[in-house]
Amino acid sequence: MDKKDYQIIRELQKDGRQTNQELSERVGLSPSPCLRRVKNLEKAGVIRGYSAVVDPGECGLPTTAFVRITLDRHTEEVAQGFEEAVRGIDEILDCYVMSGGSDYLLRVLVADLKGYERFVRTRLHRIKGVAAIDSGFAYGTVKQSTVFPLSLGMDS
Amino acid sequence: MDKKDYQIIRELQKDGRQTNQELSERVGLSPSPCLRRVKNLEKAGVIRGYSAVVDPGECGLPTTAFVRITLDRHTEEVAQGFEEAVRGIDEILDCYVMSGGSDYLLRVLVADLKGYERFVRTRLHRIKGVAAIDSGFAYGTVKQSTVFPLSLGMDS
DNA sequence: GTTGAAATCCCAGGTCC
DNA sequence: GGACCTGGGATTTCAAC
Repeated sequence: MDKKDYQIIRELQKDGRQTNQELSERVGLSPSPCLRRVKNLEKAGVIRGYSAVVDPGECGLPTTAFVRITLDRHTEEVAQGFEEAVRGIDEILDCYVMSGGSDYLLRVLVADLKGYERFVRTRLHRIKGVAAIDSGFAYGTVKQSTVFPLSLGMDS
Repeated sequence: MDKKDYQIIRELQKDGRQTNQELSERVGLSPSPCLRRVKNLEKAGVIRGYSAVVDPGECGLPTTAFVRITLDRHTEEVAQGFEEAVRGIDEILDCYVMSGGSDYLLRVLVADLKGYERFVRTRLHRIKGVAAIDSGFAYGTVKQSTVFPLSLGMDS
């Protein structure tokens, strides 16, 4: 992982569909070694995949909810059951294990408040061990970046 | 935006680099109309772009912080200044306008707690109008999905 | 006007230097 | 890391419904 790798990552985060030729020019390599680096980054799991960046509102899902979850007991059994359930719920885009007050933070995408209510009733409340749910809604988005703050100043 | 469009979006969220040929087979179209639909979705802004999905930890940024921001005054001037500043700070990946207790929610990516402290000191505190900062740290990730919960059961 | 098909151009991926 | 080569996909054009 030297400076060139970070440059490649940055460029592919900005445009994951650019051709290897374009990419190689931008990072100052010839196509072959550039492609080799990309493949290595993919195999190493640094690049996990590629995805289309889609506007949720245009797809009928304009409402983002952030949900803080507290479990009633902190046993392995409860935690694993919760996490397994979370992975199976499509409305939950992200789930983080948090420090501090609550145990988990969920990012949930729904059509509207009614959809969120339905999500809570038919999904969250059916999970065993959920003690508290604290919801916050996003009215809008100021920024949504796919590019990491990688320090490109130094190499190695 | 019919059922086929949603299928295309779903497939391109799962793999944004698949060939138009693969995509057309998966959604049950021939390549030409499939490509036209993709281009239309791009022009309409439904598909905003394509990005590599990268593991933050592998890039030396294993720490995700969620920061709740409250502004001291709720004037247009303060809000616009804050939002403009946010857009220029690379460590802030996402910024949502929130309802309820706090005004904004930031998703911040840093190397460690020291990096976060530096971020707060040299970035957040230099923004005018920030009254309160409430930070929460993510220890780990249970789920991180790029696929929206699109209802593919109906068309139109 | 929208869909399927063919031809050309250009890129990806492998191999060797 | 760079250069060549080949198979395959993207893109444009054209025909058909």
